[in-house]
Amino acid sequence: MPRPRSLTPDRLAAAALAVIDRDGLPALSMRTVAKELGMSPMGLYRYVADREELEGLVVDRVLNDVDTTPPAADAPWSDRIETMVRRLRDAVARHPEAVPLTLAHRHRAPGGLLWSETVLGILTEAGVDGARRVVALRALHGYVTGAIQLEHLGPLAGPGTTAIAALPEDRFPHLTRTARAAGEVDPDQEFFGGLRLLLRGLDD
Amino acid sequence: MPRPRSLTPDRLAAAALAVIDRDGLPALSMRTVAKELGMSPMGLYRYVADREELEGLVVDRVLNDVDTTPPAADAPWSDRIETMVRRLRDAVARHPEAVPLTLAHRHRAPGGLLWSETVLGILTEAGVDGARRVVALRALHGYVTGAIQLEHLGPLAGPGTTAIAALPEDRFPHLTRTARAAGEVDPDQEFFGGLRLLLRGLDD
DNA sequence: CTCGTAGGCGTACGGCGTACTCTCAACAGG
DNA sequence: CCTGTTGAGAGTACGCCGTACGCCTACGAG
Repeated sequence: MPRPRSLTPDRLAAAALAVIDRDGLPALSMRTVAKELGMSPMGLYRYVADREELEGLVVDRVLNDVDTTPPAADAPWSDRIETMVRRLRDAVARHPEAVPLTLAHRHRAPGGLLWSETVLGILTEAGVDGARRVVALRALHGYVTGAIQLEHLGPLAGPGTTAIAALPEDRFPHLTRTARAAGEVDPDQEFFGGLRLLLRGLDD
Repeated sequence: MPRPRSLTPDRLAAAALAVIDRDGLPALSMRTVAKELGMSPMGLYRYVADREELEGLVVDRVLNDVDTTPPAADAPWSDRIETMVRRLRDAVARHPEAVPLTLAHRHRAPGGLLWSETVLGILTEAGVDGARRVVALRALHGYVTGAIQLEHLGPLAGPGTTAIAALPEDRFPHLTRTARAAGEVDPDQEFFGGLRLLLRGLDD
């Protein structure tokens, strides 16, 4: 009966994400998002309880971009899991500045649950179940979470490598050598190479 | 020649860590650390350039607690790597509130480099080198980083699980079933089970 | 004893999240 | 068409935060 709402949670999330993508994560604040929407800072509290909830909406929006339809069932199960992982990684990479948020709120975003559901379906078809399935899902989650984070925080193959290569060679003989070799490995090889290790371990 | 310094960086880090352990990460601020040390807030800036650097000191202190001497060489290489991972996990777990910091600053802490050096030594003895060694180190790093984070953010086996088990069963058939099975898996099994998958994949 | 130097303190500023109060737009009932 | 109600939205204010800046003072070299 009174004045209708002028915003959807999704528009709110979109505005916050726009701020993050444009000005970086530190620029995200209730005030900047309000400005982005042309409203007063306090107006946001009509839609979210606090900043934490706003962040949750942002993460949800990022993860909802992940295609969670099961990949074609004729491919080997490990390829299908790789496809799922690639979709997640690509979606996250579309908003690199939001990476820390994505990981911190991952467990509360429905989009993340859908992804897990699909992955579990593939694992089940591969004959993994019971405690092994629990461990497998967690391992995948852990690897993907950590590896994506590492990529966006400073890849081993990348500028951080040159810093490492400059370390005293006598105290870090392996590390300096490995850092030099890392220059030849591109991020995709690194990421999916590691994933393949995990999948191979799963395939007894 | 003038007045000597009254603080070491390590004492500073210890004070910050004390605040974190006692009152939680959100309580960490330049002001609370200064109070912990009985000095004025601005006094800290004699020792660190900014808050970021203080956080770096804290992480360094946490990671310096990790024993990085190579484990007895007569054990299988995968057991030796497991030992290294366990040491790191234990050290981080000693300061659970600092986990988000630890991961954010991991790449700048000398302690972390020593750990990598030892792990690389083990990998080398196992016959892993070149690009494979790069991928292996990164995969381990990724898994350990992600899995520790997941543990401290809300384990699949744990209270988050009951929330997942309450999801609509028709939309998340595998997830709800797996969540129920997760209750039987303790965190150590989960963590090291996943690590074993990775190590098995490495052992061609 | 003197003096230059650097340690530490206090003040102050701009920005943050958010509690609280007030105004007024938009519809339902007459 | 008018009017009363109700919630959307604005404004103000408070107590935090990180930190720039300037002052005072304890110290050790000469």
